[in-house]
Amino acid sequence: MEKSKERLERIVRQLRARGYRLTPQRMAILQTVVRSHSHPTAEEIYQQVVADFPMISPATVYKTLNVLKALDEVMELEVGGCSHYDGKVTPHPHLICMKCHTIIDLPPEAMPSMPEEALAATGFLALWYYVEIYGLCPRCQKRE
Amino acid sequence: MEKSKERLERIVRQLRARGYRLTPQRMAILQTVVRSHSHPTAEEIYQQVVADFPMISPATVYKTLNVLKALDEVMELEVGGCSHYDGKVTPHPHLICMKCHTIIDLPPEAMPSMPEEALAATGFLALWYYVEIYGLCPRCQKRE
DNA sequence: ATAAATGCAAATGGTTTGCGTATGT
DNA sequence: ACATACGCAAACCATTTGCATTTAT
Repeated sequence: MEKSKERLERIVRQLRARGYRLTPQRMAILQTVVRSHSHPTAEEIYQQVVADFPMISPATVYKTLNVLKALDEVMELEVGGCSHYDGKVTPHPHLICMKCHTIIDLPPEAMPSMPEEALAATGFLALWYYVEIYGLCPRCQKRE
Repeated sequence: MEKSKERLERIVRQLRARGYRLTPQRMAILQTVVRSHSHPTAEEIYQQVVADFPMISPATVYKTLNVLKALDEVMELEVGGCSHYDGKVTPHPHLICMKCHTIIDLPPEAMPSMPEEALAATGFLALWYYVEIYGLCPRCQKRE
């Protein structure tokens, strides 16, 4: 697996290559997304960044996340009416708890293969592949 | 495949069994969702229903869709920031065009099997399984 | 008869946008 | 120097909610 330092450097290179500027705000957001393992929402990312960067605004977080999405450097997951961001960009299945909305990653090896034949028959060009399993996380099963 | 008349009767039985009332508005919405093959949004369902039922309100459409969701009689798909509804409830893969937002169904047989081993290791209880393939539909590929 | 559903309009809440100012290159 | 990014506040827009009225049972 790519180390988070390398991920960061790759993203920074991407930004530079496409003419985006490297502001302190962007660096702070980048680091938060890449280091997090908890699929934070924009709001949660903002809260984390604002702690040691008090003048940042939510709008900047949203704008930066949209840039990262456009560069395919973060994956967006719409869960429970709001977007969560995953810094890991290699396709892997997600387990989503219907009660507490926790998102758990399965490893990329657990990704089922695409239904190639059925897909080919449609003429559709596949670019991204999402596998999402909804249910109850272990903690919420106990609390039933 | 279950015929749409049977689907409707099943949903009606479900509603009755759980003490929901059968209003004309609900019947109209039910029929629209069950008969549609185009994964309409709430707004689109409203437009279709309002045509021959002018006094219906959007709020009623939203409320009814939430009832149907709770009964697991429709499937909700969040695409492009708003919910689309699928009357076909047997799990099947979706092809979602990133350009025109069209949703295409693959048949249930094309559904890849769940990653059971990896799943078992987590203790997560799987209840729903979504497979979504993002890319470009044939029409939008030509328009590039 | 009565609890539930409707329709309206207002509220919600995540996200986007416009714009004047600040800043990376 | 100059285009890009920032921060703020207002705008957006799908969806939800409160409430007075209607209606299925």
